[in-house]
Order: sequence, then structure tokens, then C-alpha cells
Amino acid sequence: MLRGTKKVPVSSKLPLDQILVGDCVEHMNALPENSVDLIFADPPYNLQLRGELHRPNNTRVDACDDAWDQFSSFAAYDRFTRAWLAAARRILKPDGAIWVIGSYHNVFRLGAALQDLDFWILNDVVWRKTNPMPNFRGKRFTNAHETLIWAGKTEAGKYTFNYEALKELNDGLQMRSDWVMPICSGGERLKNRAGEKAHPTQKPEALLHRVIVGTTNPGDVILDPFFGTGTTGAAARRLGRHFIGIERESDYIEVAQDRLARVVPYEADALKVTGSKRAEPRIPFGSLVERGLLRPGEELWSFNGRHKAKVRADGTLIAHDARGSIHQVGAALEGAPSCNGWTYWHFRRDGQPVPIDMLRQQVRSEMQE
Amino acid sequence: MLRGTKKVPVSSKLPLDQILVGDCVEHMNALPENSVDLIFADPPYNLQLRGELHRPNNTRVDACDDAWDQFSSFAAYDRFTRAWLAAARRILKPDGAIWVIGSYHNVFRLGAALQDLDFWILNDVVWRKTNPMPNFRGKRFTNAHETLIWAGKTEAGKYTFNYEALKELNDGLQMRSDWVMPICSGGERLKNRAGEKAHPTQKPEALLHRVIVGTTNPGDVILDPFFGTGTTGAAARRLGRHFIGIERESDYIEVAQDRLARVVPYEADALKVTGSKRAEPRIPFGSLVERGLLRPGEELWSFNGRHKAKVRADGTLIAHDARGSIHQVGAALEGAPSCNGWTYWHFRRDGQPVPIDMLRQQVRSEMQE
DNA sequence: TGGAATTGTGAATCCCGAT
DNA sequence: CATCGGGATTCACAATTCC
Repeated sequence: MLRGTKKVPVSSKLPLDQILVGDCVEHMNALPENSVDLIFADPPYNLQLRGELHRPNNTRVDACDDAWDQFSSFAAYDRFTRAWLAAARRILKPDGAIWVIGSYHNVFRLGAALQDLDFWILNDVVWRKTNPMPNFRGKRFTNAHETLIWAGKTEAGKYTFNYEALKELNDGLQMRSDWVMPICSGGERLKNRAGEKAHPTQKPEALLHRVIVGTTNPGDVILDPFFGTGTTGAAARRLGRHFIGIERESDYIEVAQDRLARVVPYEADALKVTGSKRAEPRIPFGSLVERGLLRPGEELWSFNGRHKAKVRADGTLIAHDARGSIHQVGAALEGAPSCNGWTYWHFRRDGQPVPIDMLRQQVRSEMQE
Repeated sequence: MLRGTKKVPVSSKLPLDQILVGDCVEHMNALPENSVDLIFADPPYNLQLRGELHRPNNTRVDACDDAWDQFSSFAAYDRFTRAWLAAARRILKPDGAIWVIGSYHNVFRLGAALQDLDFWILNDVVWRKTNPMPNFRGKRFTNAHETLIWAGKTEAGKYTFNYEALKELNDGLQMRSDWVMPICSGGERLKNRAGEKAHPTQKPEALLHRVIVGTTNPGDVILDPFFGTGTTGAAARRLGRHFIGIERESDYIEVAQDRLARVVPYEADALKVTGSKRAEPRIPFGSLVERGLLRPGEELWSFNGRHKAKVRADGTLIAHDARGSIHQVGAALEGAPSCNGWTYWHFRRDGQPVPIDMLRQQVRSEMQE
């Protein structure tokens, strides 16, 4: 950069597309604040609730009768949770967001901690497993789902949400908060050299695909503080996003490195996703009049045929008892708080009503040429 | 009882099949400890709604903005929650259990409080709504589920779980932790004299039916500290269980009294049968991409080999001069009004064209397992 | 009277850029 | 920071009205 006033992109200070070895809180504290677009975290589900049921002398602790012990283990989990969540929040960009995943053992601690740390929950999402492990003893319901929480850094944050892309992924219906997906098995399930599963809770890449397509843009930086065998990194790399992984266990890192080396990113033009109408260039209604697509004095009709208005030379409308923009007049005539005049108003062509939005499309396509 | 040593059943001291008017903590504190078999609680969700919300057709959403759902802070909500949960726990029998229901606004507070008070979580259960209210502004996922938590009074408690009955309810398959049910509407939705909904958040009786059949026995006592319009009482009475309802609002109590008076308990042979099996599950094309069965950037060919298109990451196709869903692009390329993309498009496997419908069949068979 | 079309509605933390 | 105003945004049912 020649000009000293030009800002260096914060991502240039980040260890992109790497796995950092060690404690996630320490590593996150060493990263610059407000630098990461998304965090995906699959933290340990259950620290020691079962494992600590024995005292050092091997006598068994009746945990449910021992309120202090019970409390202390949840308290320890809460301390751990709040430490890494606070570190994660610092490095998130103001418009960033976080996903966490858990089961009933830990997800209530996670959610409460998120709220207490001023994250703003956007949705909880249920991963409904098509092929869960049955309950062998017949003592409870089949534990057939896990819960994800999606939260913005703050209430005011303008989080990324690719609504139209997600709608396409769901065959034209808006995506719901329950996602049906199989667990990670078969060829996708990574094995170690001994042929055993390399990680006890490997997540399916399909889950990360939906998270990443839905809530990030190409080129974004996604950090996973509990990287494991690298599902987040693999999906990010495939989808043209950057990742930062943090992991303590060298066995997992080894498997993840192998995996990432084999990932082939999708081609760039396949990553373009159905866009939002808000992103399209704004066309003032008046420009239709200027271009002669509508004539001052011409009559427009509401979509339901109940109201009409006349076009004026300055691109406003005048009706029986209302005047103003296409939106304002539509809203006034319908007694509605607002109105999209582009779809509300129709003109006549060959006797047929045509929405004026058709003319806007025409202008937009002319602009692209 | 002739013999003085014979214990008087504790339920004889209980105000069975009645609605207690007033604060639930005070009423629960006045009941004998270890006396109730099950508690079902649908507490305020603390929705924290801001302004008004309108549907795209400009009608206003009738929000749950009642005073009883307003809390000044999470800390205030937690104090409220822990107070009623502690009172509830005292009156539960040692082998008793509790169900609570909530949304992401409050359910993490509920779950954490249950754990902190030494309840023992048995399952979280997701109510997947078949007909939720959509997200009108396209800014989040459709909030299509609510969460129930089922917990024993203690870890050691021998809670009631009618495994076989639930299995029968589920067509011979073990009951899962996700329950698919419609919201309460139509004739079941109670109205007040003005014809408005009598309660903003009335729960479907089907939900309570499953809870009660699955986790109580006939003759058990079920207490609901937030009785509302009495769904718990109605389902309990129908199923031959006792209820105790607690409610503050006289409007709700009046409706609930009417309702309960009309409930006719089931006879054994009058139990309703679950509905017929649904049609084959819909598989969005996008889920094939998410699952890695098709790769973004991969080329598809029309069945006649005349056209090709590329898969994008959001499950849309892009061809030379068309983009959109598999059906839309097929129709555009053929100049046809419509097109079944599942049979139109083929991918290459071992040099041979294979219809993408083959992949859909594969996903369907995985879902049935 | 029957089918089609229209209207109503549900626990909702629901916009965003320019000035 | 607040205000203004353009204009983007919905799925499954049930109930009602229309033809």
C-alpha cells in the first residue's frame, strides 16, 4: 500500500487456513479483536459429570445426593464455557456470528452463557438425525437430535443470512429451524491407522455446508476453536472460505491435516449463490416516466382493481384523496402501514394489467448491457 | 381405614381435579412434599418482542405481548424460574418427573436451572411443528419447533416410562426425541366470548396426550403450575389421570372450567388412532449437494443430451442462459411451461448418464432406516 | 349445493441506507 | 445518534365468501 491512510485488511494478520496447536482460549486471545466473520464451535459435551463419580480413595460419590459436588462440576463446565466464549466474542467482527452445537447435557449451559455474555440468539436449530443410535435399554426416548444455537455478536449486529440461497436449498420454501440429516458414517467417517474411528463425535460435512452457505460469504474467515478432525475446515475450504482451526490433540490434528490436503475447492462460479433483491440497483419510479415507459397522466390500477391513480411528471402518483410516491399512495389507499408500490400498481397493456415492476426489470436489464 | 398403621394415601390431602387461583409458588408451598407424580409446566417464555410485526400482506401479527410475559432482565427471569422450580421439586414424589416447555428465548435458562436444582435431565424433546408461522421478513430460519425438557426429580429416581405404549403410538418403532405435530388451531383452539383466541399460547392436546401416556400411569396426579386454559387438565381427565391446576388469570380459569366440564374421559376402546402414514418425504435437491452426492460445479445433462447445466452450492443450476431450480432451468431450456427436473437431469457415473432421481431414492431409503 | 377463490392467522426477540 | 422513506417479505390450514 502506498498510502499510509489505507487500512490493511485485518485478515492479513490472521493465521489463515492453518491449525493452531494448543489451548483455544490462549490462541484466541492472541488474535486481533474484531477480525473473524464466523465462529463454529463443537465444544466438549460433558466434562466429568460421570467420570468424577469416584473419589481418590475409590469410594463412589452419590452425585445426586451431593449437591456441592454436582454444583461444582456444572460450575467448572460453566467457567470453561464462559472463558472460551468470551475469547471468541472478542475476536468476532461486530457483524459476526457464532454457531455452537450441543446435546441436552451441555446445550443449556451454552445457551445461558451466550445470553449472559450479550450474544444475541438468532435461532436455535435442531439437527434431526435420520439414523440415530437407538436407546438400547428402552428407558428413554431415542436421542435423535442435537441442538445448534446461532447467535450474533450483539443485538444490533448485521449478521450474514443468505435467505434466498437457503430457500433454494430447501426447494423453494424458506429454511426451517429443523434440519434432517444423517449422522457422519460410511466413507465420510475418518479412521485412524488402526482402523478405528479417528474422532468420537465427527460431524457430517452436510451440516457445515448448510451453516457456511447460509451464514457466510465467499472469502470470509471461519474459526473453529474445537477443530477435531477438521470438518469445519474441510467444508470451508470446499466452499471458498478461509478457516482457522484450534486443536489440542495431536492425533486429531494429524488426521485433519491429511483430510484438508485432499480437499478440492469447488470452482468459484459454483459458489455464487442466489442473491437478495435488496442487492439489486435501485431504480427510481420517476426514471420510468423520464424514459417514456409510463406517460404522465397515464392511469395505474391497484393489483386488486379496487383503486386507481394517475402518474405525474415528477414520478409521483395522484389518487382521489392521496398523493405521493407509488408506495405512499398504495399504503394510503389500502390503509396499510406500508406498501410495495412496484408490485401493487399495474398499468394496462393490450387490455391486460401488467405490474409496473415489469418495467423496472426492463430498465435493470438495459443497465447491465 | 381400620388399621391405624396403614398410611393414608398422600393424594387424599391434595386438591385433586381443581384449579387453584393465584400464585403458583405460594400454592405449591402449601401442598405436602413428595405428593405429586408429574409436573407439566409451560411457563412464560420472556419473548422480549420489540415493535409490531406485519405479514407481507400488511396484516398485523397478534403478538404475545401480555404483561405476564414481561421480565426486566435475564436475572429477573432466572429468579422467577428458580423459585417455581424449587417449589415444584419439593412436592414431587421421589420417583416423580417434570416436563417443561420453552423456546430459545427461555429454554436455556430453564434447562440450566433444572440442572442447578439437581433435577436429572432424561431427554430433551423437540416439538417439530407441521405448520409454524413463517419468518415474514426473511431474516432468520422459520422458528419451526419448541423444546421440551423431561427430567427426573433426582438421578436415582425411578421415573415412569411406558416404553411399549410409546412404541405402539409410533407404529412399532421406538419413540424418538422429535415429535411432529401441528400447532393448536381450528376447533381445538378455544375462543372467548368476543370470538378471539382465549389464550395466546394454547398447546395442542396431542402434545399432552403423548406426555401423559408416555410418562404417567392411570390414577397419577399431574400438576400444572401455569394452567392457562387447561390443556393439561383436559388431557389428564380424558386419560384417567388426576390434575391440579394453578392459574392467576381469571379469564383463563373461566375458559378452563368450561372446557373441563365438557371433557368426557376415554373408555379403553375409545382411544384415538394415529393418522395415516404421510406421503413420501420431500427431498430438496439442495440436500443432495449438502450431502456431497453432487458437487458444486458438477455438470448435469438433460435426458436427451441436448442441454447441460452446472450445479451451484445452493442447489440451483446455472446454464447458458438460465438459472434457478432444477425444474425451472429444465423448463426454460426446453421452452416448456414446466419440467420435472428429477427425471430430466442426469449426472455421469462411470461414463453413463444416471438420472438424479436415483440419488433422491438413495436419500429416501437412508431416511427410512 | 358444491367447488373455487379469498381471507384469516399462528409463542416472532423479523430492514436498511441516506441524511 | 435519530429520522425518514423506499420497498422487501410467508407457509400450512381452517374458515368464509363467492359463483
